[in-house]
Amino acid sequence: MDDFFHEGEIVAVLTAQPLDRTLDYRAPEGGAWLGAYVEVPLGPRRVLGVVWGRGAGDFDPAKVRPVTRVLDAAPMREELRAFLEKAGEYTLTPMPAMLRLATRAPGVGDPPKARRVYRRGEGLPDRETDARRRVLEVLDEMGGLALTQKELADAAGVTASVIKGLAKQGVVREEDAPRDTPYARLDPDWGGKALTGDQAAAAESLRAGVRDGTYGTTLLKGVTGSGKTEVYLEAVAECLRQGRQALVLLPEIALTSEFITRVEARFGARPAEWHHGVTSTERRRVWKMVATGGAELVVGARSALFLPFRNLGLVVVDEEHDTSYKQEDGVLYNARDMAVLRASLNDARVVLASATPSLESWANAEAGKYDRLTLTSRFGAAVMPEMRAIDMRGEDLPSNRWISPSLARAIGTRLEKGEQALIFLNRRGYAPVTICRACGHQIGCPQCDARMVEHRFLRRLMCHQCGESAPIPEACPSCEAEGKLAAVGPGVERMAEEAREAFPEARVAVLSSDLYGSARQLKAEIENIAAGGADLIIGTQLVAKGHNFPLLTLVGVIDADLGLQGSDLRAAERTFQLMRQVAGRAGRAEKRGTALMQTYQPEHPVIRAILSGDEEGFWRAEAEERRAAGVPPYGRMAGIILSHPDVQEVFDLGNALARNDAALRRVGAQVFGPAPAPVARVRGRHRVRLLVKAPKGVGLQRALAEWAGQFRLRGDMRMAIDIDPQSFM
DNA sequence: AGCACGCCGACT
DNA sequence: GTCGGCGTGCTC
Repeated sequence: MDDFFHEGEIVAVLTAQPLDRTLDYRAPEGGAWLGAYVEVPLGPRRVLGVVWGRGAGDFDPAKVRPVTRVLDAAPMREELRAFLEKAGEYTLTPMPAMLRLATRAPGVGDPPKARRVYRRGEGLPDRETDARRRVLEVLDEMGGLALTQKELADAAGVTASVIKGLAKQGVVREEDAPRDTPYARLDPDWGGKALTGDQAAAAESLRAGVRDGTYGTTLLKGVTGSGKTEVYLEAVAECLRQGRQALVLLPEIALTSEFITRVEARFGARPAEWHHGVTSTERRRVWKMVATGGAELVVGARSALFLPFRNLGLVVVDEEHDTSYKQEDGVLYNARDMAVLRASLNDARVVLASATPSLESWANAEAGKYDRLTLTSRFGAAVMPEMRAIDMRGEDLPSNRWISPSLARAIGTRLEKGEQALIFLNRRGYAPVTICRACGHQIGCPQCDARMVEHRFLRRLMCHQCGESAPIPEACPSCEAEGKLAAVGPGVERMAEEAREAFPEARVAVLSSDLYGSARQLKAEIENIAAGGADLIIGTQLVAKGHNFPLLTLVGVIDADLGLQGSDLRAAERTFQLMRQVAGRAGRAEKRGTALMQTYQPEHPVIRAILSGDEEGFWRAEAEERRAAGVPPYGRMAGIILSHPDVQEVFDLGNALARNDAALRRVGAQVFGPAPAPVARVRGRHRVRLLVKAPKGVGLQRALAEWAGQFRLRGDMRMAIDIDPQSFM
């Protein structure tokens, strides 16, 4: 038995402090298991750690301090420790940062205790006041869920006395709830829907994989409305029958509540939920219940991958192509790849679901590494929309207008018939550029180098990179000419203005993430629109993310060329996915939909592939280009971002790194740069980027570590290494 | 990450 | 003389 340490034995403890190695401690009274969560003294502080193995014993034995206490939590299993180490090795992330990902629940070691909670009771208060109404509104929105006094008071913006008053009358019920209780059991046979032919076949194939009890990844491809969710929920059901846990990752918090409703309909109870929007008490409960088996299914964001599952049997990555699976700050990992890694260490299955898979997953399926299941038929009589390009070179359009006459006619026809139309533009705000007509000056962000975007709705200029905002100035900040500032280019708010002018009778709704204060408000607006609360919808990327609008029969894409420009290698892929997703909005119900794309380059291969619906053709052509260029998935890439308040300092270090590249050349890798990073300045820090390109199959991480380790980072210099960067700009 | 140590510039 | 700036190094 190598995994128990008796009192006084020297153990290695990994802490979440950035120490880059474990520290030796003495096992406490009662001993400690390998993987035990412990509290250890570190200098004057006490910190959380995990027993990582036998101590190295190379530290002065007189100075070795004992573990303060072993926390009341199941020890971290071998599988999770291995996952953290491998994921850390792959992403070149120090172990403490990896451990932090796995301990992101507050009070992990605290003993369970009861808490007082409040929920909606009977009747109405004797006197209606604003404060009382808000309390009841909050409770009604929670749908029967209980809140603590503080949560309720904060959410309603009232003091505790208002709640106490309502409790006295019984309008609000006060009860003691035990902490960290198991989640309700899910019944795999509760509400299964009848599946169509290819859905049933795909579901059976996934079920067989789960029953097999070995690792395997399946790419589940299906157009919007083809029933992907129903199919992979059958895999979840089989996983539950096997007594194992399942995890469903979603790219957006906004999608979770709709998804949870579907889970409830399928399994008769709500699953555990994990994302930044979940209260800390609930996160603690999820963390503990996942570890003890009191949670069978977790629905959540990418960080749920680091939960201490007791017996993980299935991971579903929904909308696997979504770029938000790639974490872009802190620990840089891609949740899709990490899901595959964790599953492989657990003899678990992975389902990657998407209507428009990433090229990486497509290539893995082509290479036979992943199984592939394709769903073709749609529900009911609906068919794929008719897709056409509007050649903007032939349209008569004033320079400050964006809806072409052809598109306007098509919209008009739909509106007359009482159907919904959607105008898609992937630019938030009113106008992307504010320019001075007197001197040509463009208003930039004072904090970083991005341009300020006008938000007329808020009457402010905002920076979409760093969030800086300022009132719209009267005079040009450069030449001081007054009244000469002009909004240039289209944003959704401006599209809404143009649409209201063109269709004064139509009810126009704007769907943009920054117009709503909370995910709940946004969800309410989406539901309202889906139910017919608007005739004409103006939307950003948000609409491409899986929301369902049954009355919608026309999608107009304002600028289908947007994503095709620039030096971003993934631009073509993203444009393709986006167009297919947006087009998938049109005509989900019985009526055949139409998607119209305004483009100045209708002969571009990407536009043509989208219009012809030849997906395989698109992927093959795109794969060929990537193979020829030696870039992912046919080569390896890494980005290195250096940042410092002083421009000269960053470029000096960048140049020094570029010159001293022997470690990289040894493995056949090349360095490009340094160049200003895509966002060249963030909150007063100048950022410089180097790119490393390497052949597939070489020890890139080891070479990168050796290369980057040559220089000690002095002062305020920071370096981040991004393996498999999303954008190579 | 914190926190102490320590080595140089302007003060009561 | 000494207060305090933050660069450097340590934490078992």
